[in-house]
Amino acid sequence: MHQHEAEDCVRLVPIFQTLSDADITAIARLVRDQTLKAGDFLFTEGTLADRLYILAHGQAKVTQSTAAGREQLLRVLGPGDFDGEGVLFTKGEHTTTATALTKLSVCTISQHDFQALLKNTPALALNVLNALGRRVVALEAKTTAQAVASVSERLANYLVETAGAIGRESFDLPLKKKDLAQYLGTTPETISRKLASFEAAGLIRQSGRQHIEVLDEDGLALQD
Amino acid sequence: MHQHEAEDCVRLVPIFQTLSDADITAIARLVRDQTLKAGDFLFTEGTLADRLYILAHGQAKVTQSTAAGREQLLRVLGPGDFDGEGVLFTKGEHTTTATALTKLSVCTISQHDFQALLKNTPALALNVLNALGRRVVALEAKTTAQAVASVSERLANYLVETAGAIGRESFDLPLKKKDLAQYLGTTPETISRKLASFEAAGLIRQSGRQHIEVLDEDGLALQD
DNA sequence: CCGCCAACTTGACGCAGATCAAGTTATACC
DNA sequence: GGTATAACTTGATCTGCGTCAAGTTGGCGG
Repeated sequence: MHQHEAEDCVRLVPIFQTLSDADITAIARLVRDQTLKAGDFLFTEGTLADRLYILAHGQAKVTQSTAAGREQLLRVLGPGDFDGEGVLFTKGEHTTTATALTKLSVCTISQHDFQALLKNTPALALNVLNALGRRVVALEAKTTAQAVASVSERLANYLVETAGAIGRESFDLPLKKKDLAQYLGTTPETISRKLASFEAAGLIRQSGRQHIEVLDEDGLALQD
Repeated sequence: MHQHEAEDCVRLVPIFQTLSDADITAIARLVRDQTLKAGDFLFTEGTLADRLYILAHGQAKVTQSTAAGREQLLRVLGPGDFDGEGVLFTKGEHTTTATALTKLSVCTISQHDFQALLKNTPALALNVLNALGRRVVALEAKTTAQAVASVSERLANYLVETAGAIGRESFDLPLKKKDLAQYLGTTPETISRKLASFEAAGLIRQSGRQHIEVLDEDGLALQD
């Protein structure tokens, strides 16, 4: 059972996907897996980063906070996503905190084992390089958007992207408004107001707590 | 001469530094180098990313702009820094623009050659992984600061960090105020005002166009 | 060493969005 | 299925900082 979980984990993750069955089985043996409930921490800022975390099922958020105590949500992890690149440097601390948003299962590999894997499996190193490259590009885009776009723009853009990612114009927000606010670098109050004004403008329809229907994608795209 | 430039380049760069002399000489042969003057572009957003850029001498800025035309300065490249990770993915476009801030020399390697190098030199892949990991951590911090800290905080923090990096409390800003404003996600006017108020508060002293002396690092650290 | 011009400074003003406060749901749990 | 409570909404107010405009200054090219 545990072994199954571990293999699931390994097969699920893009960075391992192109590897041979033999490799995958070998990796699965190095993997430790655990289950967490919503609100639990996968890891916290300032603690020793000595394992790589791979999400098998569920969702988690990765946040960072300033001295002042305010928090920024950097990204949301879904099945197959991984984090903990502190592991790639020789010894370091987590600079972020990861919190379970739902009941979830994660697989972890120790720094030592992962480094050995990288050395012995050149294809894996290339896959990780790719994944990190994408992370850099995504983060650069996020930084730029944060700095130069208004909240309306960021929110509208988020809705369009999310609809696109899910593949339907009618969907449930994957995040509570409080988390969404942290993600977009604003407050829940402002999110509420902006969504209300989008609805008033006929761009979207809201129902229930989390349900959104995008009515006019083009209109959203040109929100100031 | 050119060969010398190329070897300089290769030896200068952290990602190549742990490699053998034989490797370095081999790599130097794959490298093309060129000289640019201030204001020239190394590469621009939207063009095909098919080379890796390594800065040998001088400085360059990496920026990204939105549809609205506003620009964000993401980072400043110094000697030994590299960019162009689009190269790591199979074919893609630059998502950023790099502009020379001074007269500078860069070395470049083609995507094809670099991918081959990565495959044949496992140690290199690990070095690149390390460098990218650091980039991710730095970007995450920048994103958080941008979203959560006031301009005063960001500017004060920048001054302290810069003084630290240079190793003296009295130094020249490495950036024009306009560029600094783009880097910190604000405007030159606001920079001017904040610096004036820091000076009035006895935290710093300004002289000439670019010269700053940090008088009270602790005071700066607790700017709201 | 002088004068020109980009880089910067200073002022006045407006507004997006944060904050504080007081309701109003929805949903999860008994 | 009712009810407790966290999640959200709506309103009123305040403020940091962007914008536009009009000087001022430093430093470099001649």
